[in-house]
Amino acid sequence: MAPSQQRRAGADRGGRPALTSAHALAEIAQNLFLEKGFEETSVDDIATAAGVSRRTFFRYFSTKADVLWVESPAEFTRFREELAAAPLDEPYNQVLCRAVPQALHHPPEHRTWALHRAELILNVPAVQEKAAARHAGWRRIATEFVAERRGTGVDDLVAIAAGHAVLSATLAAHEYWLAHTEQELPDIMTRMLELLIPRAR
Amino acid sequence: MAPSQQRRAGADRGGRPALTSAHALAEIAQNLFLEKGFEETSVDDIATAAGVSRRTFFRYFSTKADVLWVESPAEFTRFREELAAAPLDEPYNQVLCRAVPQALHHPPEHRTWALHRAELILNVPAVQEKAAARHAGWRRIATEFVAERRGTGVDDLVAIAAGHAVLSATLAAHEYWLAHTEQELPDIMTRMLELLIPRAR
DNA sequence: CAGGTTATGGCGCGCTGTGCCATAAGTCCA
DNA sequence: TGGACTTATGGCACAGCGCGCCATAACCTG
Repeated sequence: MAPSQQRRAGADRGGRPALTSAHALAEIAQNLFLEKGFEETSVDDIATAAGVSRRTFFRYFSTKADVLWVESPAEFTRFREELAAAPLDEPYNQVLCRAVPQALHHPPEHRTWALHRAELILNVPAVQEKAAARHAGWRRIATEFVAERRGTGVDDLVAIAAGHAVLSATLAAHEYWLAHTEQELPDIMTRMLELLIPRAR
Repeated sequence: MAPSQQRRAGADRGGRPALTSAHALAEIAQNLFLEKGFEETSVDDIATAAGVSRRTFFRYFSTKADVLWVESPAEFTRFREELAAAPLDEPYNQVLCRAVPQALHHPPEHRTWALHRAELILNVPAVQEKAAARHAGWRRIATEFVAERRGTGVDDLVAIAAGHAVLSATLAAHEYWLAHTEQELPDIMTRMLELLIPRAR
């Protein structure tokens, strides 16, 4: 089983201590990606650099590219929380415009790191492919939120549209950001969301 | 080199005739996907069923999943043509709402086939991943069109937003379609585009 | 028949991701 | 101190993908 998962679940009642962690592996891997490129870096390279075996790497991440999304679970949780905490009389599109940048907020010292990550995700085809799973996650949360607000199922046309709009806004924001790095991502994100999310009605 | 490419380029001045074609391979492959599932079908299975070698398959398609997008080049061409032919005084968002369904139009006898394809693309993760390349194509065409109409570069915020809006509308339309197969895709597509593409201003 | 052209087949290779099982390194309890 | 239990790791084998390389088959033209 995945070592990190076990840690959280069971109340740490012993067992062999882990030699590494998901975040440690992710940091090492991303540095290698910057040096040699994503496809030129093999899982063996990462594992060796981290001092563990290839097999162990795949216990922390089920895919080489997954190291780029270590923060996703936390972001998803924040997103859900923001949506759940929003007042019921606030229009859902406004809630989304607020919640997304808040969920994606990172401390300023992670800025260059986030830029590199965005560059990989937007420009390297092999990485772009692996983003599909996270994209589905973002869509799903937004769609479910809008469906609940509108009292419909997740097969509602507006709810589906909203889910796709949220996702496309975050992607568009990152794309614009890479071409205008002097601006700040949260600002861009807000503008994109207001442009792309259809108004509640 | 890819056999089909050669056919179009050089004015057929001899050489060994091809044993198969991209469309023939695609049809055989998709039938196998329906029978056994995408991941349960190996490229060897497809090649064997088509009477060619595995190596030959990869000369027609660079990826197993690519057989699902044989029609993409034609759709892209139609999309570009529709956009180029639009009157200059017609608002760009209106042009897009018209051009996308026209580009994606298929004869009615392809309906069930298109449904199966959509199901694979939306529900099978491995297929979803490979869709990234086509997605980039759709976005690029739309973004370039809007940038030209607005007299900006492709780094313009509105142009980028439009590209992502077009793509998300087509994806949302297919998702909704799978849940409401009694409706017609072009109608859904138009509704989604009108909902998701920001108005020109 | 020679020479050019195009498609195919086969072989090998590196890499990804997975299942299986043995083993190391801790904790807890008798 | 020694056992039982728990958890992480390492190694190995394997199927599959996608690619590079080269030999060969099949068709054309002179």
